[in-house]
Amino acid sequence: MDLDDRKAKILRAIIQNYQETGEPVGSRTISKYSDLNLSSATIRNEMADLEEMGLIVQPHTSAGRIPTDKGYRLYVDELMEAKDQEVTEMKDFLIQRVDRVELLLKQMAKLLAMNTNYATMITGPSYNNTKLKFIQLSGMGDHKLLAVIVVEGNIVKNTILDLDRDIEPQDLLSLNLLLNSNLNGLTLNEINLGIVKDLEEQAGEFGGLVRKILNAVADAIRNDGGMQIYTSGATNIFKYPELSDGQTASELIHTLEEKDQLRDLVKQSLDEDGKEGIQVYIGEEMPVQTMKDCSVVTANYELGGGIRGTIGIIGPKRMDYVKVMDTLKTLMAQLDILFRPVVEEPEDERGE
Amino acid sequence: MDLDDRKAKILRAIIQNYQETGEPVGSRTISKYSDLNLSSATIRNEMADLEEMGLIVQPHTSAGRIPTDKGYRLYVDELMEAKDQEVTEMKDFLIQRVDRVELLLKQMAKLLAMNTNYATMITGPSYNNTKLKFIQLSGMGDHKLLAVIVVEGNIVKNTILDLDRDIEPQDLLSLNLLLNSNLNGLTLNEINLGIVKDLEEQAGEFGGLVRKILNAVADAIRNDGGMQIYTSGATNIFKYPELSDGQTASELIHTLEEKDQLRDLVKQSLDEDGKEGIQVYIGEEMPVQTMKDCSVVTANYELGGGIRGTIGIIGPKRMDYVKVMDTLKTLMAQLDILFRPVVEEPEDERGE
DNA sequence: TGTTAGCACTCTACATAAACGAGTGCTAAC
DNA sequence: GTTAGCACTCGTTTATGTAGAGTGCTAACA
Repeated sequence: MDLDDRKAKILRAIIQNYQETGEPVGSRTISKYSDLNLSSATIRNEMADLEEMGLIVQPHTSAGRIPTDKGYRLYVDELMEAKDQEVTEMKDFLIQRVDRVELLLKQMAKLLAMNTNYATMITGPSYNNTKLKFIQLSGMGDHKLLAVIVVEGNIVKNTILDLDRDIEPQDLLSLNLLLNSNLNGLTLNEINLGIVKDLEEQAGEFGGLVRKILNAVADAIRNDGGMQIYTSGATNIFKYPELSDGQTASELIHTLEEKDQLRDLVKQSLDEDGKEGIQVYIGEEMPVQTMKDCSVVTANYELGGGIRGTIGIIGPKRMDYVKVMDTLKTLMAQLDILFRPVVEEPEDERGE
Repeated sequence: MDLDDRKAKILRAIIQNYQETGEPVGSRTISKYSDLNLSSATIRNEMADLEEMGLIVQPHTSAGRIPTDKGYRLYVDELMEAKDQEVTEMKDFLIQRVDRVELLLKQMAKLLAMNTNYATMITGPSYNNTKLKFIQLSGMGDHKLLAVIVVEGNIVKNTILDLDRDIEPQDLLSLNLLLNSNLNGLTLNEINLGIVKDLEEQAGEFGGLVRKILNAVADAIRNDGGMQIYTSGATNIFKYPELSDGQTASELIHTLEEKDQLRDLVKQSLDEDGKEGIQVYIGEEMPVQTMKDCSVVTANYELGGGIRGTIGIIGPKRMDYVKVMDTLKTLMAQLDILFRPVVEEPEDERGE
């Protein structure tokens, strides 16, 4: 059996209605509120077909129908139609260029959560493709060495190394010179084994130290070894009864709080990269078990200068995919406009 | 009517029993499980008195009694008895001295949440009383200046300043020297107007710049102007039915997520400073409306070198105050041991 | 005078049953 | 192919009854 135009319309009507009410939708409702001008009986026949095709189900015999994961999938892939809507003005927020990437991200997450009424997450940027601007080593006494690393976009990171002994100021000076003249302008990815080895040799007696420093630098830039994730609007899930019962809500919020599993999700999303950079996971498609009653829409953002990350919106399976995807697209576009003509003056971040 | 010994024992029994079960406790229960050897009828008479005194209430006519806020207050202030208990071993966690304060704090919050089964919060430290170790200025080109600030305890902060023009390397060098020779060893609080003015004069043509730098430094150290708060274990509240219904849970988690109101709470807690540095807020005593079904126990921690903050445990009003307060005390003591013998450079070694 | 046994009473929680209604599938007629 | 009609299903609501926990009060007891 194939999905003719009428069936598609009915499926779309069911999904949209269910989106608004959260209640199973019956044949009479569709008959009355759609522009198909068909009696409920006809709708019923079609619905039986749709059910046979696995696109909708009845929660129980005498109830209306709700979409299945497969139904949502079809809708997202082929049936969605852009509906006019007030493009939410985030510009005001973003325009006041926050000077810290971290803060900007948190604000974006919060803003999106308020705008959409869903939960949101956003990863801290990865700097793997960002160019090194300079490294500055300073002795701290006490056998400790402070390394401050500045990358493109004026992001500042720092790390402290424990050494066997203190280093003489003039040695420090030449080390600084050595590192900067060799690494300046390279991205983290480009600092490979070959270069490290090369530097080690040039450094002579400080070879081991150079290696140690570079490792620490790599660690620091890789954002403390683990991907940072910020979440916001977790409590929005209480707006959707199907997610509000103790068990589900607790698990869900725990997942959002712990963030470990979100990390897996983000990794997968980075691998797949859907159309227009937007990715949709529906229910059981989700790699995260505790979120199988949810859908997640993810997008990859770019702040210019190789600073990239992922942003995600988490809601019930009946989330308003059109609105969410539009909002994300708008946001991405605005980020692009704001950060594309990088006049080399944007964010800085202070390490801790 | 006054609270004689027997009434006190009964009240204590009621509170402890309610703590464990979460159910209103009846006269028969007390009669059987307490060491008073009284019949339920006698207990009933006493309970009627306790109710008249406003220490306990019946949720409804044919139910047992539960403590009121006033009852809890009396218990916390006078009736609590230390019960032997496994002092939870956090040492293992803490011993692996994380070198980033932020991470340490997050870990502590998480650990406490796991140990107590309540939600926790912890403020980032304030560095107002921490001594400056050194400041390092570096030109970044493009009219930008990077200031890296290191304070006692090897906390590193940094900030970027926008200037009218770039500064010559030798000027930078003398500025660095000027700042460090004058500010080294001072706390943020000690860097007052007088010193700033003094430095400004010494700096000659760079006077304005010095002022700008010092302001930025102060901002950076003050932790971005706002108190950082980390929370953990928010989902623990679902373990307590009285907090688990949609409305309450949602509000509570929202409060924990947003943190604004927690900030007020912390401020108040810093002002009051209860006995042994521990503060207890019960129900309606709470300055935060959304937490009026909860109790919060706060303590002020110190990591040595003037690094201070507040830690708090949020649970139902029937929380195990004894355990919570013990745990906090233990933690504080362990922090003390771990951070007290901070071996500073000799010159800094004047006890505070 | 303090304690206790006994009892009537209250109120919640739970179970059962009946009534309701939304929605269906099927059939027959258009 | 569409639709009206109808019997049927099943969850939701409402009413009713019952069991049990716990109380307050009274009267008897030590």
